[in-house]
Amino acid sequence: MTDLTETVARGSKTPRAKAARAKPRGNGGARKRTFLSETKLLEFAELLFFAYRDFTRDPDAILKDFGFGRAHHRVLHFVNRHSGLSVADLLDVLTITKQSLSRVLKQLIDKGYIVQRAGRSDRRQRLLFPTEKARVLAERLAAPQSVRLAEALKAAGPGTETHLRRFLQAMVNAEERPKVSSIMAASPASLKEGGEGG
Amino acid sequence: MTDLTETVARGSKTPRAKAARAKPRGNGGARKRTFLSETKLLEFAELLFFAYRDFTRDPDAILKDFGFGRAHHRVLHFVNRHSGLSVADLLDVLTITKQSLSRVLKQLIDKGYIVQRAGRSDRRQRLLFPTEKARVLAERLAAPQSVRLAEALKAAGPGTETHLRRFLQAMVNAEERPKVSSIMAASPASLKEGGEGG
DNA sequence: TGAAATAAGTCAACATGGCTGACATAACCG
DNA sequence: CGGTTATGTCAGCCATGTTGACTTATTTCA
Repeated sequence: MTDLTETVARGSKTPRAKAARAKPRGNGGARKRTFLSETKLLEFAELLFFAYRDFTRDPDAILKDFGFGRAHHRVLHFVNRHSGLSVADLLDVLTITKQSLSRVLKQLIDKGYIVQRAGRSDRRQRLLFPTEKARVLAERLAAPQSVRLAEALKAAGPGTETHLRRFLQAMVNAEERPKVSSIMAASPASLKEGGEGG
Repeated sequence: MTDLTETVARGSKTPRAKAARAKPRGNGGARKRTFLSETKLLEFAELLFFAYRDFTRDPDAILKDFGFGRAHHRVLHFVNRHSGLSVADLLDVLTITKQSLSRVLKQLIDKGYIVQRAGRSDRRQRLLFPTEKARVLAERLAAPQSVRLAEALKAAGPGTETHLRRFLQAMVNAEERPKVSSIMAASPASLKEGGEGG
C-alpha cells in the first residue's frame, strides 16, 4: 500500500499550481468573526476521529474472543460502572432503541454477565446489575483504554485534565448535560445485591 | 422515561450500604503507581463516548436527507479535505476493507460527488477529487461540528487547544501517528483538477 | 376503583456498514 | 516476460441500528 507520506507529498508537489485555492484557509465565505479558523476546527474534527477510532481498537479485539461486539462493551461498561441503572436509563445513555438494546442485553443476560432485579419503588423497572464475570470482563476491556488515556494525558502535559474534561463536557448536547453529569456523579457502582451466580 | 437524575439518586440512597465497595477507588489491585486513578480514567472514557456520540449527531441528521450515512460523511470529509488522495490512502485512513469502501464510494461517484483520475506517476492509482457538489455538502456537514468544537474549546478556556491537540494525537496508535500527521499536514486541499461536472 | 400512562419485552422486517474469500484487470518493476 | 501492486467486483455473512405493532405488568390519577 502506498505510504501516505509519499502520496501526500507527491500530491502537493503537483504541477497545476494554478488552481491555487478557491478557499484559501481561514473562514470560507459566510461567517466571518471566527476566532478559531475553520481549518483548525476541521483539524480537531479529524483528530477526534482518529483518536476515537484507535480508542476502540483494543477492546474490539478482546471482544471478538468472547463473541461480543462494541455494543456489548457499551452495555457492559455502563451496567458495571453504574450498577443498578434501569433499562430506560441505559437506553437514554446509549441513545438507541429498546429493540436494538434488547438483542445485546439478552445475550449478556443469557451468558451470565448481567442480572436483572425489579425496582423496589417501581416494580415495573428492571434494574441491571453486573455479575462478577461482567466485572472481570469490563475491567479487562477498560484496561487498555485506561492505559491509552493515562499515557495521552501524560503526553499532553499538566493541566490537560481540566481542559479536556471541560472540553468533553461542552461537546455534549446542552440538553443532555444534566443527564450526563447525573449519571457520572453516580459513578461509584451503587450496590451489588444482584445474584452473583455467573 | 425515568429521569436519570432521579433514578441515580434513588440508587445511591439505597439501604444495603453494607456492600460498601470491594474496589474502593484508586487502582484496582494489579498496577500500583497510577498517577491518575482508575476511576478518573474511566470518567474520561465515558466523557469521550458522550462527546463523540453527540459530535456525530448533527451531520447524521443532515445525511439522512441525502440518503447517505456516516460512512459517506467520512469519505466525503477526507476526499474534500485531502483532495487527490488515492484509494489506498483512504482505506488506510478509514481502516476498513476495500469492499466496504467500494459501496459508499461508488454511490458518491454515481451521484456526482466524487470524481476519479488516474495518477500521473502511477496510472494504476485512482486519485479521488471532490466535485463542487461535494464541497458544498461537506461544508454543510462540517458546519455544526465546527460550531460545536468552537464552542467547546471556548467553554474549556484558553490553553485548551494545545492540550487537546497533544492529547488527541497521543491517543492515536503510535505506529499510526506518522501517517496521521502526514495526511493532516496535507490539509490545504491540494488541487482541484477533477472534472467539476456534478 | 378503573382507565390511562408507563416500563419493559417481543415479533417481524429492513437498512447500514462492517467482514471474508475469490477472482479479474491494468499497470508497474526488475 | 513474470511477479507484484492498485483497484474493482461478485457473493455472502454478521453486527447493530431502525420502524411499527402489540403484550404484560404496574403505577398513577381522576
